[in-house]
This record gives sequence, structure tokens and C-alpha cells, in this order.
Amino acid sequence: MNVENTQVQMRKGILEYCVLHIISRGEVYASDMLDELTAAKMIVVEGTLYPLLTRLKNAGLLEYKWVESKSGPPRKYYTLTDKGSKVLEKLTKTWDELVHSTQMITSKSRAT
Amino acid sequence: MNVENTQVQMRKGILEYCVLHIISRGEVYASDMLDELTAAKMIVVEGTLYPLLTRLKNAGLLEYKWVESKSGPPRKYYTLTDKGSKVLEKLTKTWDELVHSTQMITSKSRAT
DNA sequence: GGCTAGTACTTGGCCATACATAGTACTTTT
DNA sequence: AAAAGTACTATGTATGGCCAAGTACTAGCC
Repeated sequence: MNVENTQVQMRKGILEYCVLHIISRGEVYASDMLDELTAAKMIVVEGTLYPLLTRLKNAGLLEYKWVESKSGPPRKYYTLTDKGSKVLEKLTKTWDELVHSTQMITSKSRAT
Repeated sequence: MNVENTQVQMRKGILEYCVLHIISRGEVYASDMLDELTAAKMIVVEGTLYPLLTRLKNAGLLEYKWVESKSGPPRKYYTLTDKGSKVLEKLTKTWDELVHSTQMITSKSRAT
């Protein structure tokens, strides 16, 4: 057990929420998302993002279409399904509650 | 894959942070922590909390002493070690950054 | 003394996700 | 045709939260 590992654990689940949110704003493909996640300092690597997208797609939250690219192989552009939108709503609520709960606990100061 | 599961995943790591914070405020035993976590709507069950405490203790972040109880078996009262305090500081930073990163992403609205 | 109920803590197994790493497929450049 | 770059796929590992069953101690009761 070390700090780095806990930091990894903290990201679990939250990444899924962020990815759904990014896709909800319009069609994107994986590298776009990686750029945005990296810009927000939400460190993610390919090996994490691609399997996540596949999981979300298999769960019926996403769909994609192939789009030809001018510089390389075709890309999968993702969009949210209705089901995906509903899940995103629930996750937003869950995340807000989690932040709130954590704040309730960590804002208390030492008893004297 | 379902929403409940993601909600469980979101708690990963965060729970550790909350537990360290609670202990940092003074000696407590497991049931006290369960009460506070439940009050903050951070749902936790025994089977999660006890193993977590054991992990943290084995990692040298916590220590405990047995204290006799008037109504049942003796209790383990936990306190933070120096190492535990340092880890708590790092996790506080990590958590704040994570909240900030998530906010950066989820506060963006749909592109038009 | 033996029995039940309640409290506190322990243990083993299951599952899902983040990550590392290696690999496939397509396009462009030289 | 070979090399380089981009996009996506596949496999295996580690970890933490949870469930469920179990152990151990105390108190109250007959």
C-alpha cells in the first residue's frame, strides 16, 4: 500500500463519469478525450481509456461511427445513447453526493 | 455494468481518505467511524471498514490500543502515526486536485 | 452453571476497474 | 517496398469494496 496506489484507486469510477460527460458534449474520438483529460490533469493512458470505451459501448451507453481520417486510420466517433444520458444523470448525482459527504467529514476539525 | 457498480467504484480510495481524516481528529474505534460515515451518507459496511483498518495498520499509518468496554468485548482505539499524518496530507492534496479536475471537465457545457 | 442476545472484530472469496505491455491494421512518407 | 505515425485491440496483473460466515468477549436470564 502506498500513496500512488490510493491515487489510482481514487480515480476509479470517476473516470467513467468524466468520459461520459465529455461525450455528452458532442462527437469525439479517443485521442480528443485523452487530450482533454490530460489538460484537466486527470491522468489517463490509452490502455485505460480504450477498454473503458468498449465497456461503455457494450453496456449500451455509447455508440460510435467510423469516420475516415486524413492522416491515418479511420476513427471511432462516439455519441451518447439515451441510456447513456440517463446513466450520466445518475452519476452526476452520485458524484455530487460523494463530494458533499467527503466535505462533511473532512471539514470537521480536531476535537479538543 | 450498472450504475450501482460505478457508485461502488467511485468510493474506492476516497473511503481511505475519510477514515484517515476521522482518526486524525482523535481516538476512535470502528463503530464510531461507522456512525460518522453513515451520518455523512458515505455508506460503508463492516466488511469494508475492518479490512481497511487492518490494511492501514499494516502499512504503518495507524496504531491502536485495546480498551475495555462496559458493554461487550474490548475495542480497538485507533490513532494516526507520523507516517499516517503525512499520507493524509498527500491524500488531501490528491483529493482536492481530483475534485478540481473533475470540475474542469464537467463544468463545460455542450459545444454548439 | 448453562443459555441466549448483543457487540466487536476477523476471514475467505468474488468482482470490477486502472494499468502495463504487446500487438494489429491502416495511411502516409521516403 | 520499407519505415514511421496514428488508431484501436487484447491479455494479464493488482487492488479495493463487498458479501457472508465465523470467532470472541460480555451481560442478563433461568
